Amino acid sequence: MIDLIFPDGSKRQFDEGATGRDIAASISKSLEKKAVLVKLDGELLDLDRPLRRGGRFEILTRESPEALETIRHDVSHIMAEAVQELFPGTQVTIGPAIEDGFYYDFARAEPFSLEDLARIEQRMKEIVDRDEAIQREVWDRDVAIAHFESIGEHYKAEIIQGLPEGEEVSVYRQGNWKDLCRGPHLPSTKAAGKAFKLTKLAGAYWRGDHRNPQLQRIYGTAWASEAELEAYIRRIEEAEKRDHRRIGKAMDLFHMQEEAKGMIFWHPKGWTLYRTVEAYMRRRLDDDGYVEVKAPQIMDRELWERSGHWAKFHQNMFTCETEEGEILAVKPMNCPGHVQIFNQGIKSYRDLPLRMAEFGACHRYEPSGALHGIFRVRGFTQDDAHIFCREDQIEAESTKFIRLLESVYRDCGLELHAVKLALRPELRFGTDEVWDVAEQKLERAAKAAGIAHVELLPNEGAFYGPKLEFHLRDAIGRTWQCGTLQLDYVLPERLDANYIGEDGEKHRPVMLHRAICGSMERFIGVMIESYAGAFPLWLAPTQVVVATITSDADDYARQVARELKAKGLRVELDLRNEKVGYKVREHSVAKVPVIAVVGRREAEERKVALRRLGSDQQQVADLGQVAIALALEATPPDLAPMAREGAESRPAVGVLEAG
RNA sequence: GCCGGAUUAGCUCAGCUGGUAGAGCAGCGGUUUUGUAAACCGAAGGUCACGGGUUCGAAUCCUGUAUCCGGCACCA
Repeated sequence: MIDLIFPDGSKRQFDEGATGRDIAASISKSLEKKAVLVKLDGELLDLDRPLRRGGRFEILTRESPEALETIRHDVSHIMAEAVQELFPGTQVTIGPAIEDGFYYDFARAEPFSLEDLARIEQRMKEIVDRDEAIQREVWDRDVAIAHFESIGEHYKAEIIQGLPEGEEVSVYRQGNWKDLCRGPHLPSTKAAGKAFKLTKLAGAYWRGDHRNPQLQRIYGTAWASEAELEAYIRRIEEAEKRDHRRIGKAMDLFHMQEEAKGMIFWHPKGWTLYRTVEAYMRRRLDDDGYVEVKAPQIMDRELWERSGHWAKFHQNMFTCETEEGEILAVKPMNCPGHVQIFNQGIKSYRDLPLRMAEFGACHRYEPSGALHGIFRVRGFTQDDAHIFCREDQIEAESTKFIRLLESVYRDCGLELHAVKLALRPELRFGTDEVWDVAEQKLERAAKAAGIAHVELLPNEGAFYGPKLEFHLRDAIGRTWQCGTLQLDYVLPERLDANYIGEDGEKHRPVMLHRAICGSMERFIGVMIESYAGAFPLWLAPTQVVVATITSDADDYARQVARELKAKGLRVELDLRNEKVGYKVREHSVAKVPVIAVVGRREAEERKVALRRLGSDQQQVADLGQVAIALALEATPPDLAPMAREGAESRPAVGVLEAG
């Protein structure tokens, strides 16, 4: 007998080997009908899987959130069945559920076309209608390998060979089709439903390794209901409108062109945004005890050989050669330059921690396929800094940095999506003992700073040390590493950095490489998508447009603009001979946060009619008050508390509410 | 770099199976002085990404290249 504890706390006994279906049936007929999966001690199992042990037990229906991942996994199998029916000779490999959907990788000489996707989708719906029972079987490993080899499924055979000894080889059968799979699955293809859609066709390397053959990956999305599928499609369509490339063009922020692939031409408005963010970052660094430097853009190859970057990255570096035959490299990163500055003169332990920052313009010859809008470019600027410190200062510095990073993201309206710890790669400098310590220290620092979850990424660290990665998301949910904190014992050694300790002896400092934005370009791109171009006042390239109704108000409008500019606001004047409705529309489309409309009435009363982006209300107020209130509102968040204190000493001004 | 797709006016996009390119918006010239998300009229605007080929004839078919987009790989 086994003891099952139900969600309501009740406990019942069943025969060992009873299935979820049996148990559901013992409760009610309707539950038996609706049940599709069970959960035992947190593990999802097939409805018809005989239970061998007791525990916390739950019967799941199709509608329960936990079933969704299984629905997606089922749909990926249904797709594989459809593909093999339609395209005999295609080999299956793996097909997991992923966020919002699933994919399956196929090996087939002929490429699939977009037209094929429609046919596959059609066939999938037929398979759902066939209501094929999905049944789990456990096979002998050698029999399974021989079987899959015999039917030409070499990838599957390879997967089974790679399964750990002692792991059951389970094969799921649906109709005449079967696939090696760990499961679980719903009881039949009908249970998967038809709320799915094939979305993308892509190449993907077998086992994620570019030295392996490339497979064809078909992506799809799947949901529990048509309504959810529709909602998802609409959500993606809306999200695509926030794409920074689209907004960048529409708002005239920047452009890119063939003659400078992967590099950005910042237009006046985009550059204003850039400078606003840079100025903010500079103040934050200054407040946090950093000093700012500027190192050369181009340095001798020899320096990069010493640092170790040449050996690993020279193919990704831009180089140039002088008449005399020197080979120079355009800097792909800032650390060697900073170590040169550190090495000038003699440093004392009293100088540490030394936090050396640079808005460092870097160039990397990134693979063509890696380029992506302004997120991944070949010319970019890091908000880089290197903290030279003693070993016992690492944790405090790390925690301090993480706090700063979180505060910056908060000010910029961004949500930190994930923190990952990239561990030692295969090709690396430094001993295992040093790596053990470094990895532990970073993980502890993240914990100490209150990061609840740190995802471990084996093999993904830098060659000189492990790194904490701080990821943000773009409009459609892709994640991008922005912040980073890297602990480095190696470069100080290779570039011979040292300081004089309390004992009068030379010591090696430790280096923390760190960035908050990562690349200013990427960070600004993420901000564009996060705000969909509708920036808060402090960030908006144009903060206020003063628009006239008739030319009678031109003089007064100029005066309004002058007065707002005098308060430090970025103001544009629109005196065109157009209807005010036209002007309002145009500036609204351009995402200008505040439109100050002036007509004859306002001119006579020395007032302005403010209209906020996204609101159809107007607010008429005295020019003087408006100027003070808008200036206060436009104060960057790091200066806002000071600005507010300053304002309190002035005559009270009504805070203007955002519409 | 690899796999797939796209590339037509400044922008967003039509252009069926080959017959010689079209709209809206923007811009330009006029008219209009206007009260909160598009006033009206007019003229103009194109080596259909670039190169080669098939054809009497190519935006359309084939082929090469470039860039971009979606993935994969890469990311100091």
